[in-house]
Amino acid sequence: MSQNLDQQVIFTVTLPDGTAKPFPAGSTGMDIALEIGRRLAREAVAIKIDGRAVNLSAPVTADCSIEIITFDSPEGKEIFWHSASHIMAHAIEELFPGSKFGAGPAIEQGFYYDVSSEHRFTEEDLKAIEERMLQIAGRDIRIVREEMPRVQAIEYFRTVREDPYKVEILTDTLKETETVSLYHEDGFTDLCSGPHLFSTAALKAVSLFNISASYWRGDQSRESMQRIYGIAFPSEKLLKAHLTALEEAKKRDHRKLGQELELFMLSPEIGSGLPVWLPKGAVIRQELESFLKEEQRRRGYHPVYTPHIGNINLYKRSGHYPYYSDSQFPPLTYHDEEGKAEQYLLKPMNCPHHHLIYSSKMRSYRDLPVRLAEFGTVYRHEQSGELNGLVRARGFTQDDSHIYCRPDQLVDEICNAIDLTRYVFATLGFTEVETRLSLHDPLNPAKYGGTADVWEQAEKDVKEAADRMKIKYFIGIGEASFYGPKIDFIVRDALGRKWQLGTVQVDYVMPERFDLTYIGSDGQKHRPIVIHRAPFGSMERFIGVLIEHTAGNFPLWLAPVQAIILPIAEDVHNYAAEIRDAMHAAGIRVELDLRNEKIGRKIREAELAKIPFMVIVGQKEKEGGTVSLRRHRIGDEGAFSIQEMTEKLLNEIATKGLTTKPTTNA
RNA sequence: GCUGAUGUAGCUCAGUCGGUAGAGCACUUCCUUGGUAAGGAAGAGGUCAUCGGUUCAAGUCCGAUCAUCAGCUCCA
Repeated sequence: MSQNLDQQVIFTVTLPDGTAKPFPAGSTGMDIALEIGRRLAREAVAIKIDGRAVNLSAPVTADCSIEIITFDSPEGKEIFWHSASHIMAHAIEELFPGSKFGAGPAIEQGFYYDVSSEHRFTEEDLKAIEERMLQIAGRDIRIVREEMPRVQAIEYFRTVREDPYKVEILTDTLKETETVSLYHEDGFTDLCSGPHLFSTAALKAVSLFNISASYWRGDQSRESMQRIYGIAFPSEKLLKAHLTALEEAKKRDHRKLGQELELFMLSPEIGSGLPVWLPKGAVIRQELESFLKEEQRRRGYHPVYTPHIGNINLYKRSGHYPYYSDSQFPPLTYHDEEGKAEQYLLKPMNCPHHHLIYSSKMRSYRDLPVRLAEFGTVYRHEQSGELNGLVRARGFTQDDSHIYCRPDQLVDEICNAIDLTRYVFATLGFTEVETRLSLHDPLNPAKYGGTADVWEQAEKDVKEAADRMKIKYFIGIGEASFYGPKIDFIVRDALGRKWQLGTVQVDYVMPERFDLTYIGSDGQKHRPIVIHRAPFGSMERFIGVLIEHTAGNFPLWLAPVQAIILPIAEDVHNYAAEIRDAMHAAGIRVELDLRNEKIGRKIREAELAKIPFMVIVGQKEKEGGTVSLRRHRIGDEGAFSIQEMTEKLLNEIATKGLTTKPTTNA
């Protein structure tokens, strides 16, 4: 314990459980952790003093409440991984002298560091870097914080470290900061606000798993750097667990399951990013569409259909054209006999078509809201590197709707759209949905249409609706659409990557551009407001994420094959066919396995195909007029009469497997 | 689009130093008629992504193109 014999000032340190302990002035986080327990000191990553995370080497300077941060907490992981990124840079510098370092933060699953080097890093290099990192950890180097005036730090990085990137950060990003902090670990020093680990020794296991390109400061016009990704743990065991979890996640990948379960396919002969639905996948999509169509009918939507192409002028009028020009398929140009050219665009969005439907006739204030809905297929030429199975495609179908309403109806209508979206998510079992309030970026006005007033109003409306619906949201600046703010519903895939699914958007801009009107009670023309909304977002992406969410074990109502009849031997084939006919007649998607195989094999294959119910019949069942029912992943459920079994399945289909109906305001 | 990796039978993958193509599963036929996660045998199946180059000789080496994967940038 650090002591100052001259003046034994004692501070009271309060622990998270409420106990207060005296510590002499100058005691560090490490001293306190050691006092509480050896094990805690060993696992400690940093210390929180009065809510602020600092280094374990920081001394206590007043009465305070503290909390020891360990790797178990999200904060602890962040600090741990951030330190690991420094150790990686340290290792790279030792192995590849002359490397310069850009940014090296902790991320959700590990860390990365952007490195500029003459050397092209390979996977073999990663192994060498991993080894060197563990070696540096073995050296048990104290990680020391040093504060210095910014000007001095600039000089330091210019002359001692010769790192232009850190100099740029210091002269640019940190120009308002007077004093900055440096972290030293032996020969290596980085500019960093910290906090960091007490010593490199805490790092016990590391895995570097990826190298990719990134631009310095994410700016395509700046130099390209090599970004090295890794993850590190305070024990080998934790790393193993992490790698196992990754393996498991890969098994859920919708592209893998989509192929194994014959749901969809992609073919270069059709075109990249253009998924094709196979019969089994089409069943899922159709069931979901029916489900939403039914719900929309109940909520006063009107279905419409619009063509897959439209005159280019339509999109110029809507204002979509310039904003989407990067991601459009080139226009189709048609020359008539006089050589006059007309240009058509593959529909990149449905909105303009719906707006024309709205304005096809006079609308009274009494008619509003008008809700036009369509499963509209759109085409966007996304960058090749962006394509990803069903979740990022070039042709996809939005469950689109445009709601035209009066200002006094707007917030109610947003709420209704939110409610529908939530209902859809709850029914499909998505409980962990993040909601983002996507607002415009005032610093980048070129990205948006409409006036400042209109944006202020629209963002106020969206917030009001979100608050009224008691949504827990986070704010995404710059995430708005060009025509308005939106509420986005985001779900993660098996690998933890985020995908935006449902969306509700407010739009004051399109009504102006399309001169949309309704006649108010005063007999005058008024401007309606448009809500764009899509609960699924796109059928492709939604089903892609659903495949990963369920690992291909779809609820009965969505299962492409709901039951398979497995006769034990040929003498019951007729009986099995009778059951198949009865189930067919009841509307159950059933198959019959008449192959000359043993029952064990038939069951195995049905299990692998993730078919929810196996209906097993042999002599015993034929005599009793029963079936033996086996449930996927669960096992034998016993004997049922044919009627009982059919009703059991029909009931589960009707309730969508939910014991309680999701709540809704509608 | 950028950086890197990958592309061999329907699927999953071997293929050494450059010497002319291999397994398992699936498929077809035959045997087997069985009780809750793989019965047996035989057969068929390939322009080694495509195009070009080096070489006596290319699945293997080189280049380009296409596609896929990871990440970056961008979006439902």
